[in-house]
Amino acid sequence: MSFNFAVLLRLFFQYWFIFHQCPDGRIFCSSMKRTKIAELLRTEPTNTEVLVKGWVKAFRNNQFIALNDGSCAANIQVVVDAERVDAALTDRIKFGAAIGVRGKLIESQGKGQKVEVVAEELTIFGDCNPEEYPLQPKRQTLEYLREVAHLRFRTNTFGAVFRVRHALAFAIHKFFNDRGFYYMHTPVITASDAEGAGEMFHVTTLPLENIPRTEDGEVDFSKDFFERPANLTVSGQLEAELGALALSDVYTFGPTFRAENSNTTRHLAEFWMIEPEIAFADLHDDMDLAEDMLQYVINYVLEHCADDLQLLENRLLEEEKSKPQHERSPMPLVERLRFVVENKFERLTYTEAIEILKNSKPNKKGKFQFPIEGWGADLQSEHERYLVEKHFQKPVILTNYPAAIKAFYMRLDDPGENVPGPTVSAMDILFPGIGEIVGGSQREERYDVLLQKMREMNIPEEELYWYLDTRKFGSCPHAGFGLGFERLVQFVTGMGNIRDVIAFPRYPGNAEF
RNA sequence: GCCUCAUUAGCUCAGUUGGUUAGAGCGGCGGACUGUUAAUCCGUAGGUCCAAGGUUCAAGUCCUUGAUGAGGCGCCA
Repeated sequence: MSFNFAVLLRLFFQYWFIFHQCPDGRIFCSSMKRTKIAELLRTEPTNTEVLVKGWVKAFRNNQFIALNDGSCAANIQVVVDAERVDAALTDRIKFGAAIGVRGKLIESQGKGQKVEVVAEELTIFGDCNPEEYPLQPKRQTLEYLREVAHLRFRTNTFGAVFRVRHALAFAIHKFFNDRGFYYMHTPVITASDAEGAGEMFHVTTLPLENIPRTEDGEVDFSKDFFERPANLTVSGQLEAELGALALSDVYTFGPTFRAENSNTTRHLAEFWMIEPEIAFADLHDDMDLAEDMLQYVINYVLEHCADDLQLLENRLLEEEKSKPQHERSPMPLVERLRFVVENKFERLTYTEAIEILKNSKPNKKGKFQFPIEGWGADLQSEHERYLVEKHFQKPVILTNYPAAIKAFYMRLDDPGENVPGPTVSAMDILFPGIGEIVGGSQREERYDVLLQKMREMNIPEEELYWYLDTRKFGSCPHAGFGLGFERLVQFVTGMGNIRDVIAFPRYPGNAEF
């Protein structure tokens, strides 16, 4: 009895699937499993029946559809037999339309592709009116596409950028996981205003049109949601340190917010940052980790995103054709990435860098906007660019900066010979075109030294009692760094503007989508 | 926040010293086309020259202010 019921039920569902009608009224074989185009292009053409779904990239000669589903950069060619398909249907095969095709996967009869799908059944899921559609089958500028960021995923360039972005994110998790790191989620909302990494966005539920005040006219934060001032995080580092001092090796990978009025090609108000923190480690362990990680993830993308990188390399070459020779990249994209993976980064101290810059041609000829006068000043981006792009022509790690220009938590160095002033165990990794991609340091683990430093730099010690506690109880040498994820994506994709490597960029005056 | 440059058709751009009716390519639309590859061929429509003031007989073009965008600098990742 129960057996018969099961058979009936199965028959019913089989029937229902086979004759289930699509929105346009055509009967569609929806019980068949859809195959992604990336997989189809790897398949040997065995005359098997397949179901493919995607968006129309081109419809040539009333016969050939270039179809893309985002699974890879390449399109698959669908061949339509006009005699077998209703003209009312082929009229709706427009650039951008979402369609499904059931047919046989065969060896391509034409040149230019290995396989193609001969359409036996065709369904329009979503029409796309070319008179209104903001995208066109032609080159459009990145600035224009930024205005239609909700649709730009559909272009070849942005498809490649976001596939590479995913691969990089995945590779980062894999790298750390394989090395025994724990992924730690640090708070996005923070009550401490003491991290000193720039202007913060306030988080409040107080009514802006009628802010409660104390008797002295100050904002009465006791009436606010957290009963104290709160902000969006500018860094998860301090909290990551707390985790590292028990779990040994941790990393964060989350959104970060800076309310700086920065208008450049490498700053965002909302960006993603990776911050590893390692216990029982010094600055050299920190540098080794950062260099290994960068080389690992770039290599991962070279291995897994070859087609997308080639597409991005061609895009860059095309873009640079209109630029004067000296503004063009010295190497094509893929070659540049291989170079970074295969060569050790150049490591030198701030003091050594100052000597090189002081004796450099542009400094002697007065070409620097900010001439190098001596030890102690922060390096400007023109100086960093000279070191990376002219002098060494490879990624550079600068270490042991003057204590006065770096954050309070960085470990104070022992006085060195031929070093004019106190330095800290800090390191910055500089990349061509991008500038600073990593900033890190060995952390000050000595309670007394840290406390004195906080007092000198006016860091409120009461607010950071929890940070100081780690130095009071079982403190140990430890280190870490912050990697700007979008800057990494910029470097790997060759995109010039950081606003083009994040789906919906936030920057001064812009929070669209 | 500071400096420089830009804004002309759906998109990318040209437009001379201020001078009659502002042009091109691509895209769109209509047509042709069963082995195309940014398909091709024929035809066709499409403009508040960013906005507001000003100079001038006359402004897309010159001046002022503003808006938006881009690049550089600062802050940083």
